[in-house]
Amino acid sequence: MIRISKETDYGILLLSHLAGTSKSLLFSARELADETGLPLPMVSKILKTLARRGMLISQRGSKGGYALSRSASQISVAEVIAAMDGPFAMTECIVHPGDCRQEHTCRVRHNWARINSRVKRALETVSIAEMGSPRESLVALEAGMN
Amino acid sequence: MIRISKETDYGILLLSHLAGTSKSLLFSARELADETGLPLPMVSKILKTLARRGMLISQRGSKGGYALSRSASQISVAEVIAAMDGPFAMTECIVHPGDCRQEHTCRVRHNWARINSRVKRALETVSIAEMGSPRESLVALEAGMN
DNA sequence: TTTAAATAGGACCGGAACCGTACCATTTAG
DNA sequence: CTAAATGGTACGGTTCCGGTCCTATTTAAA
Repeated sequence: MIRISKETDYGILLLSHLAGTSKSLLFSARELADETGLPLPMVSKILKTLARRGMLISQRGSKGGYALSRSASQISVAEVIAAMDGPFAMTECIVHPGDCRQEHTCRVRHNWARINSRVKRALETVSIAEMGSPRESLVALEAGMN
Repeated sequence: MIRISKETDYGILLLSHLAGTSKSLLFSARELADETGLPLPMVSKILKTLARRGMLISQRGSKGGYALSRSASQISVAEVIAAMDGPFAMTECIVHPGDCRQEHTCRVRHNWARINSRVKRALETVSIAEMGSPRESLVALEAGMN
């Protein structure tokens, strides 16, 4: 059904939570799990991934935790999706060219590529900061696609 | 990775093929399988679904087959996705409100709904006719999102 | 120096979804 | 009557996904 995975969904939620609170810079996985209501092991797993991909910086040891590596307004939804789910692609042939035997005779491939880049571009205009704010958000997206 | 299912992918390909050829109105599943290189049982299954959903009209019996129920320019990619994969939704909470316990405190839900409707709208502007034509296509999409 | 609290990195597993096939019933032209 | 086609559905295999757990490493503080 053209879903993003739950991990990605949770990831965006967690980053938005980090962006939304004016609390201390560092959040532990436990804190975030408590505040969002998501299961701790899952939260932990996701934060590790996001840290490895450079969305978060991490501090190990006691009193450690995670913080946004950049300003929330500079992290796009598209970036987070790519970090969690791999390259953004609606069809197989975008990610793995050559796998499909119909590829050279396929008449829809180019158009899929175009749709794909358009959708991707739309998601690039939405920042984590905007995702967390209840209204007056998604200005760029609204403006761009009307 | 935000993929559409292979069935949906094939479905769009098959409809585009129907749109592209100026041949007879009626195509049998076997013909379409041969011409696209897709396995016959799969093609058959997809065509049945598309017929049930009203994208195709079918003629049973000998000399039977399938034909587009409308002009290819009036069938959108979004419609086909909906016919094959169910309602277009990037997150679970769009399709099944109430399933997520975080729903009432979730701060990103509304923004997901907006993104969702934007992407959906983009796919509504692309017709099957456009998907099949190699260039000068996707005019609406290009114009709308620049 | 010891201890507790954190992250880092995997391994693991049960279940669900997906891809593809096959079977049988029904329809229809010749 | 027969052959060719769709209609509907059931079934198996395989992969992917959501979720948990375990161990190693790091670090602040007692």
